[in-house]
Amino acid sequence: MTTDFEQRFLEARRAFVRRDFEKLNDRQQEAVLATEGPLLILAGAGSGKTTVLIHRIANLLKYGRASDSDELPEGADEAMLAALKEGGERGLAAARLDPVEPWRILAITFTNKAAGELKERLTRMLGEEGGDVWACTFHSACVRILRREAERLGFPSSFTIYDTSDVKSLMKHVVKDLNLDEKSFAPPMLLGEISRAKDAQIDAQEYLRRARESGDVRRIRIGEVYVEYMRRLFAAGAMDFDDLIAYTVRLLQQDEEVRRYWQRRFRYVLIDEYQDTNHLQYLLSSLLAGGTGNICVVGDDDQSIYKFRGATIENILSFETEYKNARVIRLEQNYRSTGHILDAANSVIRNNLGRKGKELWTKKDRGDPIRLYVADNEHEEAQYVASTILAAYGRGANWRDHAILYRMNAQSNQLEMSFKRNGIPYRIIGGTRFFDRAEIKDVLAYLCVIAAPTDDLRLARIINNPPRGIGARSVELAQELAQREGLCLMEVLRRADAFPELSRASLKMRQFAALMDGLSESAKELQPDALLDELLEKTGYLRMLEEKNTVEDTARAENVRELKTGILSYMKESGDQTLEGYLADVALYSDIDNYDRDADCVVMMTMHSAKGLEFPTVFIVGMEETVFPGIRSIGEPEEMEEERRLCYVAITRAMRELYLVCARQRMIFGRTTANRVSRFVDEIPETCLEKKNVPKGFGYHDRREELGFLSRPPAAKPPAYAPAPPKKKPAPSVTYEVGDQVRHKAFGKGRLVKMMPMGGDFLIEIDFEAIGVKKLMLRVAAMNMEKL
DNA sequence: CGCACCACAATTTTT
DNA sequence: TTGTGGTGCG
Repeated sequence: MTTDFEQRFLEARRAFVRRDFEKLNDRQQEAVLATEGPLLILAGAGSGKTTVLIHRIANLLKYGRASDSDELPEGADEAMLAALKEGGERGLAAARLDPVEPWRILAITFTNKAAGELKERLTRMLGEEGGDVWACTFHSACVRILRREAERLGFPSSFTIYDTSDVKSLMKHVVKDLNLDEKSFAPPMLLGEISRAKDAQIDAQEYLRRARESGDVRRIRIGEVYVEYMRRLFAAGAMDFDDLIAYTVRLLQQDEEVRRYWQRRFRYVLIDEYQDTNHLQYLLSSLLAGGTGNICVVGDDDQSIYKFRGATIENILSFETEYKNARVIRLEQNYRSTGHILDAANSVIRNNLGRKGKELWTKKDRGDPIRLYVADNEHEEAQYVASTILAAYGRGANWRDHAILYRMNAQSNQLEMSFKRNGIPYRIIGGTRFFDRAEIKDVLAYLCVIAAPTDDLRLARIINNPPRGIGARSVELAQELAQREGLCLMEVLRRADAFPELSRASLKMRQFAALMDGLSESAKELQPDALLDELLEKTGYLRMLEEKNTVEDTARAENVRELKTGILSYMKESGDQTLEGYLADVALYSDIDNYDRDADCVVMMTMHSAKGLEFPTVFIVGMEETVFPGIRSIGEPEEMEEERRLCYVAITRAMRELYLVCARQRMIFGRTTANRVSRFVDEIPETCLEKKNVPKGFGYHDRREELGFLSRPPAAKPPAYAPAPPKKKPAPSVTYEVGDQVRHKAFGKGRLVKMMPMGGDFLIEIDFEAIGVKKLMLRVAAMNMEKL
């Protein structure tokens, strides 16, 4: 029974803590103050989710469980209560209840970038203490745990991590060595199957056992591949991305001691983007939080767009059944977008069935209507976007305030060309990632082999790169010998003359082994960055790039130099000067981090990559059936819901202006097609839309298919409009020559200083008063400027 | 062994 | 249309 004093004390304490978080809205405060037990925060787009996460951690560090506990501190008396009411230092001392050591808080995000930002904001807000919070990704958390525990699994604590392409090439070898046909046992399919098995916690032996039981020959073969794949990873002391989590989960489940250690270690576990977790990650979270049961997950079921890579929305939908005493808090006030944009987002997502149900609202005005533009084709679509941005820039907007979102990376091409012609600075996010580039993989492979000469997979990658006369046949032979003798590949190379089979290549092999051994020696003396220089020099890798002297190779050499910058900044930031440390880190790194917010550029990316970002003006291009929603999702209700969530994500990136753009016809993969406007456009209320250049009757009016009314494919459906007649680009009606004074819509006044014929058009250079010389294509420039 | 040519396929992406 | 991977020839 609580006494009157207790009541007053608790009330005063809550008020005291709450004072620190006054700037937050009521829901947000609630989420910050509910520290104990399982908590699900359903955070709509733009609802200040990260802010809540940060403040929640701040609350834990400063006040412990004071805001959410009925427990009084030892020796609580009227004097303490008075101090609480008074505030100040003594009040703080009276309020805090078990403040948490920072390293007892585990905050998990999905990307390194998000983890980095979280860390940065924590340090900024809380000083050094904030930096000691474990803010990391699922994978890096597992690596940290496994570095300590790997030996229990028979792995060296210095295990290496194989990334997607390592794993792909390993799988190719396995398929080949098991004499399977690569067509019917395609490596990507096998890897997918293994990944799913790992997610379901079925290990290789178990998989094979079940396959044999079923008698399904194909499944037995796959089981054998799985076993062999795992055997080779283990032999190489390597784990793939799934293994990092699967092994950690297994250890926590099966090893009492390990489990007890880590469950004691973490008092509070927070998981961001919970809608993107898979089953294994769910298990990991609940195991780690299993000590105290203090698990807080933040997510938005409407923003779940990664089902294709194993995320299961179930984790969020069934949180309340998994955790019986769970509290649920909805954050629905949006601080990002105007009313029209939110109306559109709400109306679109409302068409989905499998959701918790949320409605975003804002105190902001309705703002500008959403603009719908129908272009003739993809060129005109790109030109419309470019002209609109030029006009905005002319009115004083920044380039960086504009983002263009598309469904597939392939769509960026036309936009890119159009931007080049118009002289608009742009940046493309995504596409081939830095660490996926061949030259970067090569150089990293060298570093891996220098650090761990037993790494056969990477050794095979570089053994004849640059070409040094050790052909594929010889490598294969050496690999067979290694397998037979139970040696690693490098050992065979070192002793190449002991194997007469290698006759012809043996000298080259010994030379190469000596080269690598020499570099391994240097690695003991040199810092990683200096080692990189030595490696590039001694292996002739840089020379190879320089000699070719093509545009691509110059870019490659540039990338290699960029890698050195990366190594230096790793050494500086982590304080770690070891090669091994860098390599371990780099395996988990991607280059989304390279998104430089300072550069003033228009940003182009897929809708997927845009998640978590916001821009004053957003263009969503390719708003057509078969493009968005993509052809593969049409007729598949589940897939369609995912596309719709993607649409919701895309719309809610916009703060003030949103443009939806589509083309009456478009060339995709070399074929011209005419598509109806996206059904998602139809789901937006007319009152939010301002239509431009939209022909009468142009629209998607047929939802029967999606609703499951069509069991048979419909008879050839007529396009909703006739294809536009091909128009020739208008030649500029005004003629220009060097020396002309012009006024450009975006760049202002300038003088034409150079004209060069190029592909039926002219590349012109204009010296603008405001920004100096700029290169443009005449035809497009002519549309945006006048002669003075 | 290295290079050139042809067939083929082709969302979305992080770790 | 573009890029990649496999095959065949010099």
